[in-house]
Amino acid sequence: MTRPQTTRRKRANGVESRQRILDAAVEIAGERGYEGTSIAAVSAKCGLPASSIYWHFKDKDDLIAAVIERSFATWLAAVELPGEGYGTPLERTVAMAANVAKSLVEAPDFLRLGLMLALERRPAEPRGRTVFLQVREIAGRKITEMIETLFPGLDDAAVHTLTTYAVAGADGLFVQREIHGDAVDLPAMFDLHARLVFDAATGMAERSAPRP
Amino acid sequence: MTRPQTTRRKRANGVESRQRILDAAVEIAGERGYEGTSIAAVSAKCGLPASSIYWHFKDKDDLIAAVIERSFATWLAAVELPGEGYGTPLERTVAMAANVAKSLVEAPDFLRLGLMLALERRPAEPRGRTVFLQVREIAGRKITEMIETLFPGLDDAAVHTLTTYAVAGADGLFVQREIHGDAVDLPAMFDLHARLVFDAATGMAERSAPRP
Amino acid sequence: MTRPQTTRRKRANGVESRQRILDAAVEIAGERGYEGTSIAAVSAKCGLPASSIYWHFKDKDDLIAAVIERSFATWLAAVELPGEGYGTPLERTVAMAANVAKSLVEAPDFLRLGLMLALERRPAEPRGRTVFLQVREIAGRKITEMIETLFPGLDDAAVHTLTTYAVAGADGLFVQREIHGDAVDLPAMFDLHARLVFDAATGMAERSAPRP
Amino acid sequence: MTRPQTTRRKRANGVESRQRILDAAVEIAGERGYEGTSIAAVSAKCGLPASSIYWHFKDKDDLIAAVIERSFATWLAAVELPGEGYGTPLERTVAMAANVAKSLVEAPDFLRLGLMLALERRPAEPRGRTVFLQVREIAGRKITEMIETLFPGLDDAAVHTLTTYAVAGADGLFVQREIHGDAVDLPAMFDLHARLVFDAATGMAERSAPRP
DNA sequence: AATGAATGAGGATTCATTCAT
DNA sequence: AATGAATGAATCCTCATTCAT
Repeated sequence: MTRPQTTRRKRANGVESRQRILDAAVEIAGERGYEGTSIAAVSAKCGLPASSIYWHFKDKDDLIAAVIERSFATWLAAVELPGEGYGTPLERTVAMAANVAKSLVEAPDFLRLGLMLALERRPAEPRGRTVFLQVREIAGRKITEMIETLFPGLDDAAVHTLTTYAVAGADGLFVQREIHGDAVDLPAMFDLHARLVFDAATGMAERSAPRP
Repeated sequence: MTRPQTTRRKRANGVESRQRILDAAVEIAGERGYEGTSIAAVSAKCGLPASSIYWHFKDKDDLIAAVIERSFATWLAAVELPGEGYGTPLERTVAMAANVAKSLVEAPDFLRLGLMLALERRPAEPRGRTVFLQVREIAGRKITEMIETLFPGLDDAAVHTLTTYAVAGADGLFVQREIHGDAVDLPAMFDLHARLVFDAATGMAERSAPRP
Repeated sequence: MTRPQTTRRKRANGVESRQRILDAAVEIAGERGYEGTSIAAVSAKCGLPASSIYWHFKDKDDLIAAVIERSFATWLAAVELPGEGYGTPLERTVAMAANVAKSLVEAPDFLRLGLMLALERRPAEPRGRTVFLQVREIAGRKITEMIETLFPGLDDAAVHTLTTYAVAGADGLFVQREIHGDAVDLPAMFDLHARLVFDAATGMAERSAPRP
Repeated sequence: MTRPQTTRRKRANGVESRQRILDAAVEIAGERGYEGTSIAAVSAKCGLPASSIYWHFKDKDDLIAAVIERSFATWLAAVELPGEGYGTPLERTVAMAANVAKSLVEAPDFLRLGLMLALERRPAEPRGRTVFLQVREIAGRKITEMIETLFPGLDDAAVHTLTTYAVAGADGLFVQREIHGDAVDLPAMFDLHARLVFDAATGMAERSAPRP
């Protein structure tokens, strides 16, 4: 059972190195944001020299964008949208909120870094910001679809309002949790949020299509 | 024969210089966050040499903290809480939300910079972050008091939950507005938010002290 | 006779520092060209830290341009055009050539660096190159004027041809001297050059305005 | 049943790769000089990875030297010295100058890069510079021989002076052309140059061997 | 109250080169 | 014959800060 362990360490293995760099970068960027993330710090944390980082990523911008992409994928996996067809509308709404709450506790890097990037308003927008807004847009569309499925009677404006409010609540609760730590019971808060959005949707639906 | 014209231009006037520095600093820090704000950039924008900034502020940390303080004051003035005693509870809730929405559109720097600072997780926490969390705490207490006044029957946990949710909604809606610009009708969204919080409070109050 | 030698060294004196930097930069840039001139090398040679160089010059481009400007001034002083009104035309031509030859032996940095820059063809042309071509243009105009004064009968094309040839000879002889060192007797070669240009001019003048 | 189509593309063919590298390198080095030529840039332009360049050339120095050698060969082919035995001395002189002028317009890389290298004065002289000076020396000898053939009466000093002046004129006119582009009519200028050198030679010959 | 000049540490990025495959 | 990956030294330049005036 001889394994060709001749892989003398330190020589070649692009894929693994790329991961190591990204691992280090998520951690640092998730804590310090774009400007706070120095290539030297990433290099120190992942063990590869700074110049090696530039073999794998064109520049810092490219690295951060890759960080966003990968941490979004990680987060998406954590949300693991379950079978979408069972339960009452309220149950399904609440179940989804629970998933999101759990995913944000488990994989907060994506949203923390993303929000930091989103809040910046610098002339030369970092590509990471663009990427974040794009994937966020995708997530937003999912919510829109869900609302349209659960409340078919709603007009577009109402759907848009509810989507915006749903996302805003998630962002805001995440921020509260980041600030106050465990003092914020994220699952409970998301449960409340889900119910309020549900009530609001129900109310809007009734008003726009009143029963005879 | 007093010669007041000897005020040879540029000689003295600390107060004005301090303001000019802060003006420049709010703008830059509001766009780029803590790390993204360089003394050189502030110097370039306000016209005073970097060394002059250090005459007015101990260090960068001190400057950013001052920025937070002043932009908080600006924002507070924009909220201009009106007489608190009139109208129905719902009217008062909605009125307050309208005020906050307006203030966030008019003076967004405080919250934008503050949230950026709040999201960061760096070893040596900048004083600006502490200051932001403190003034935010004060604002949070105001909300707590308002809720307690309007819904005397609520227990502490419910009040805390509602406060958290109210603040989270404000933060989240602000973020949405920062991201999507005028596509987000902040006053309308805050109105919805106020009503939902109000409904939630009413519901909690009924449950904890049911009428016979 | 106490001198206020309190000038504790190392503290302030912009003008002198600027000169020291330029002194170092001429030397290095004159030897190694634009790319070969590293800020670190200039810093080492002049004793000031690299960051101080950036106090005096915006960037490397700016430094090299200043080097060209100053070394041109130095060279111009070395040419010390003498009273222009005496002697026969040939004597004046030859005297001028002697001056130029002497100046190029004494202050070769200007032309050496300048030619290196001039030969480069990079997309983003360094400002130093532009400056060199401008001052060179000025020098060229002087020669044109001199030719027009000495040979009033020549048409514009002839004057232009002669100017080009005169300058080309100077450049080429300088290059030969740079390559072969003292094996090239620059004054003698410039003397020959002057006579040949003079003969050429005379020939052209006769042809264009033949005596009956 | 030989399968020559197995030449699976990209496998083997050192000669072509070498040419591609040299093609890229001449272009870049001719534009930016020694220091300005980075292996990465050559790699990008020729499509081969940097490490492949090191398979064909020992190091950067070796590459640049090869560039000089090849571009000299190219230039030499462009000069295509014609049968040396016909015509009057002046005709032959003028014909040669015309050839050189044409070759410098068609293949300017050799001289442009060569002059850049020649002007540099760095401690560790690049091999490319040495190579350039050597091939230039050969070209110089050709001119010396030609002068000796056409003007057998001249002493060594005169021949040396004329050779130096002839080469200097060529260099200088080339530089003028590089700077001013098509505004310089290189063939015409070389024609003038040839005639002036010829006149000078004639004059020197008469003086050293006066007719009885 | 203000500022010109200086400075060391650190920023991102590119360099020429090597080596295992 | 070729190349993906790695690497340390060097690149230009900016940083926050200090200090004599």
